[in-house]
Parts: sequence; C-alpha cells; structure tokens
Amino acid sequence: MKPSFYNRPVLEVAPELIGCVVTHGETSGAIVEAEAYHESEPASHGFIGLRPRTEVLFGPPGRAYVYRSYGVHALLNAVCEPDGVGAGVLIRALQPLTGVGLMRRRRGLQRERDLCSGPGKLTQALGIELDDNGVDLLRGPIVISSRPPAWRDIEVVADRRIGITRAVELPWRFTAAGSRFVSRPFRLIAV
DNA sequence: CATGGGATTGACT
DNA sequence: GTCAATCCCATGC
Repeated sequence: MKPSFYNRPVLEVAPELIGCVVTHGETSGAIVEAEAYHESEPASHGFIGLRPRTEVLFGPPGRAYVYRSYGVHALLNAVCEPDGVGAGVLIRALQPLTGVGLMRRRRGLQRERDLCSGPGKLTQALGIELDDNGVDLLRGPIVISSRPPAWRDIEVVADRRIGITRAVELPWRFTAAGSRFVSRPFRLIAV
C-alpha cells in the first residue's frame, strides 16, 4: 500500500480496503468488512474534536488508531485523510489466511468463521493490543497490503453501520459480497 | 474528583 | 431475545 492511499476521502478508501490483507506477526487475514468514520458526523470519535483519545485519529494518514471498546476489546482503524482531519476506517472482519492455528489458540475457538468475524474478535486473533495505537501501517508491526490477485475484482456492497446510536442512516459499512466471514449479514444497497 | 457512556462479545433464557 | 463484564476518557462540579 502506498502512503498516498490513505491520504484521500475516507469514503473512497473504505471500499478499496475490502480484499486487502492485514498482517501482524505470523497471522494475517483479508478484510471482508469495514466501516468509514469522519469527524463531520456524530458517530465518529473525531466528532468531539482533537483530544488525547483522538490524537492519532487526527494525525497523519496510514497509521493505526486502536482504542478500547466497552472496557474489553481493542478495535483497529486505519487513519485516513490529511494530517489534522479526524477520519478513519474501522476494520470489522477478516477472512483468516495465515497463522490460523495461532488464531484458534488466542481465541479459544475452532470454527474458522468465528475467529475474525467481528472488530474485537480479529484484534484478539491477530494479537493486536492498545499499545499498537499509532503504529505505521506501511512499516509495521501491523501492515495492510494490497489485494491478492484472487481478490482483485471482488464485488463490494454497502450497508448501514453497526453498533452505533447516531448517524445510523449513513450507508458507510462495506463488505465483500457473499462472504461468510462478516460479523453480520448484509442487506445490499450499492457497490 | 465523580459520573456516565460506549464503533462488543459471549453466556445464558 | 437479554445482559454483564470492564476501562478509558470526556465532562461537569
């Protein structure tokens, strides 16, 4: 992935991230579900403005914004748009590719479909923690790379975002059409 | 300093 | 379907 990839409107980046591969150590998976968030809408953490918590989200594009959700889970975002703009893509589900045995051990589960089918599940499976907040997604230790050949021409569909209470009507959730590795089924709105 | 609210998950009815 | 776990941090006094 080139640095300029993330320095664009988050609504352009999010659907293009579907099919790209997230790697951390020996574990990796293809992104099958992601959501866009932008400071201009109230569901985004950036909506409150620049705070200690949102410092990375407002920083330069191409970094990982990792935060604790419900006091329990670490959630992974890819920071987008120019330095100073609070925007990012929440990675919500992966199709496991490598290190599946390690994922099973970390998750304490066997079914491949249950390993990364949710934003808190995939960070646990890949061993991503809160102190990964701010790491460079081009240099690592968390890396996002372009679509493998088999994923080059996949169909991407849009739907409403999940688990939020504000701006629920925006169709800013993107999934790989027909994937069985998403966190929840989709309804089909656009491409 | 006290309070309240989550971009969730898994266990249980 | 319901519900608790658990912790950062924003907000308000």
